[in-house]
Amino acid sequence: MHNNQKKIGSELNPNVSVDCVIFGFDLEKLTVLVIDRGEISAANGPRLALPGNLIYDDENLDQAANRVLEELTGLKNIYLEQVGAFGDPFRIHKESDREWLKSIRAQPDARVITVAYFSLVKIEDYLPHASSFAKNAGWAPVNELSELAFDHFDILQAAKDKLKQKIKIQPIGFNLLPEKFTLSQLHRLYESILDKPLDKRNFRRKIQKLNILSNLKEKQRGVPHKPSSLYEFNEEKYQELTQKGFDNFGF
Amino acid sequence: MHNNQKKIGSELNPNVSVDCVIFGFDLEKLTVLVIDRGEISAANGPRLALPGNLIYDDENLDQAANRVLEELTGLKNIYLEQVGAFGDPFRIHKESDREWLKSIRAQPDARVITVAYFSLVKIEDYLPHASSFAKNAGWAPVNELSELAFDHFDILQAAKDKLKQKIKIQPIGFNLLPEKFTLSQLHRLYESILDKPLDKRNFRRKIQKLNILSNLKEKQRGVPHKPSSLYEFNEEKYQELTQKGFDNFGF
DNA sequence: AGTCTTTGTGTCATTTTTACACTATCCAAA
DNA sequence: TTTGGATAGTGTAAAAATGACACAAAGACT
Repeated sequence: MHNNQKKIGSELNPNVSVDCVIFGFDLEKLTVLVIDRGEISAANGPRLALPGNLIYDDENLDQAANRVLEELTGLKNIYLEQVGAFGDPFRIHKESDREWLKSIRAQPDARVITVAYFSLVKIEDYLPHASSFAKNAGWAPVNELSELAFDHFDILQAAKDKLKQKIKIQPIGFNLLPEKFTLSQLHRLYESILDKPLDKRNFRRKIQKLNILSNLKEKQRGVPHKPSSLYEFNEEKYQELTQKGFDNFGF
Repeated sequence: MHNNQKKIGSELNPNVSVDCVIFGFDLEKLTVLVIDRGEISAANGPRLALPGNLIYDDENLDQAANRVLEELTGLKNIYLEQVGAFGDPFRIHKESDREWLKSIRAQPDARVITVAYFSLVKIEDYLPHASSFAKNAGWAPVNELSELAFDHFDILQAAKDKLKQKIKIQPIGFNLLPEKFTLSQLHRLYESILDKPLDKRNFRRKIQKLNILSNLKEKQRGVPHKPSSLYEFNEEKYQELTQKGFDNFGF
């Protein structure tokens, strides 16, 4: 599953990196996968950073982002979208960053442009403590982060904005939920991403009217309250909808 | 006005360029500023390309985009927004591109990442034939272009999409119009960008209800039909509106 | 049996959207 | 000076979407 092969014949480009904002949803709130850089630069900068790496000269940007994502999580074929390019000259020249930079094989004096991506992961598919990858990576609630290394906090903010905007237009939220989910979970997901409360009844009405969910003949089990029915996202129905020119969820 | 100084002590970064999609509006349709690369690669690739250049190591991406825009048009303080980063490995390795690449000082074998921007220019502010800059640049109707050099057609498409999306959220269209404009001109502008017809009466009602236009006590002169009244965009009123949480024009 | 927790549902008032056609005003040409 | 051509400017009615709001039902647990 995890590809650790060295790339024979290809070289790292010292000037271009990709950083990934990997979102998850723990059924309560939005989370993001961050890496603990350890004590190396604890004195001068935040320990937590977004996963990222330089790109190889023989891969395109999307490939590089997928590679970074796979190297960290072992996951392939994940929803991934570009946020944009970031980079001030000399932004990484601080002495305290040198060790960290070496660890990702960057040249401390090089000027680096970062292309940021965000991706949406079913949190159940990547449980860091149960994984062999990156022992120093973990899910952090998006709203509890107040700083990140380098310009990663700006990148996180941009990724949140892009996600917020995108979910008003395309039903990408399902990538954050289990295959089978309840309307309440979907409701909480939208509230988390849009960062505002949504009326329960109005939300359910709006979603159901779109007719892009399959109501499974199946209910939650073992919950200490009335069990909810489970739904699945129906790609075919959504395709029908878009072919009618639909491009706005009205949130 | 035009800054032709060489940048002393700074160097071009051979791996990162910016390309600008400079939109204009001729009161009929959306246009874009393209450069004719001449006969150099006429046999193998389209002559027309977007303006762009490599970045210097001591400027950030936004600065580079502003520089490219100013070098071409002489204009400063123009609306400018990043579209995203583009770049496949070896995308520019075709033999036929070498001369052109030399002319923008790129190394033909280098792998180049391009960061694309779009900007909105009042067409009256840049009339190529009346300008001392770039004799080989000119406005082309966006919908009449069917190909561009390199991956510039993809970039143009992405820029159009971004503009379309953005104008649904922010009143940036005014950057394409003269200070004083008519509602019909604004109407045609929105139709051009959204690429669909909008009912005249409904459009006018919607715009007027927003209350972000000042109705000047002034009318068109010399037109061979009933003269229209002129309007101005009112930044203060728009600020009030946004502070009420407004973030959607409903197109 | 009773308590706790979350699910699931309907209505009404208001606002927004859509579709649609005719008169007014100016210029120019006869 | 009359006429024709062109665009500006305006209202209404039906349909759809939105927003606000409260209580009974189902299961787990004690």
